[in-house]
Amino acid sequence: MEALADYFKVFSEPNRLTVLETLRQGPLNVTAVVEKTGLSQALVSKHLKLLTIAGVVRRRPEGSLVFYEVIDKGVFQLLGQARKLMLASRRQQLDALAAIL
Amino acid sequence: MEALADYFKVFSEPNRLTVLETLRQGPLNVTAVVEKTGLSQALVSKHLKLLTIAGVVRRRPEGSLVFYEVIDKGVFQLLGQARKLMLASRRQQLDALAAIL
DNA sequence: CTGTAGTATCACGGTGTCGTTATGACGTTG
DNA sequence: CAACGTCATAACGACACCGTGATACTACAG
Repeated sequence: MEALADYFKVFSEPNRLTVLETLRQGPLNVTAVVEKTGLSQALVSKHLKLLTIAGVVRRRPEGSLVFYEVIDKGVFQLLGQARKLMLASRRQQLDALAAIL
Repeated sequence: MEALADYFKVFSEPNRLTVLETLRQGPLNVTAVVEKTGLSQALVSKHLKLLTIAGVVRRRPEGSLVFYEVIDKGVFQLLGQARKLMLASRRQQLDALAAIL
């Protein structure tokens, strides 16, 4: 239970999700992620480290560059399912509100 | 992206997950959840409020009691998938470690 | 060896959230 | 109405995390 919560926490930060989305189409080095996201280099580095520790992403140094890539693309399925549930919840909420009014 | 992160944040707290699990088998009133979880009443109330706002759970007053129930049991599927991915990540990590040693 | 680009880390201030301890609000019962 | 059980909220301290700016580290080029 504890560990599961920690796993969810990995995806509970907007900038971290942005970084992750960036890696959806393939490996990128840090600078590339920085440019694609507009986030600061230090911040991107931090989030990538977290994603690595969480086992979501793999770190692969290549020369003086460091590439990161998503290990199991199933995570995007998780994101998709969460998004779906979230939208359903919203509809629910509106329906409940409508039932009152 | 912002909103999705917030949605994940709902499940990123151990005690909140515990409360949610409690409601897996059906509606319960607050006191029942308190007894099942061993958490303080105030804390349970807080978490239930959050889950309600998130649209995960529905609040239904009945006499002097207040019952809560999971709206869309699909959330448990989300939890399951997350748990699965998490375990896979761990295996990955161990494999990577083994490759080094 | 020196410089430089790419990446990681440190220290810090700011903010948010957790859990607790009251206390308040509401409905029921006698 | 008075007392009680149930639930919600306020106020507070503790702690964790985020983002930034500065600085270290590393590999390669010249």
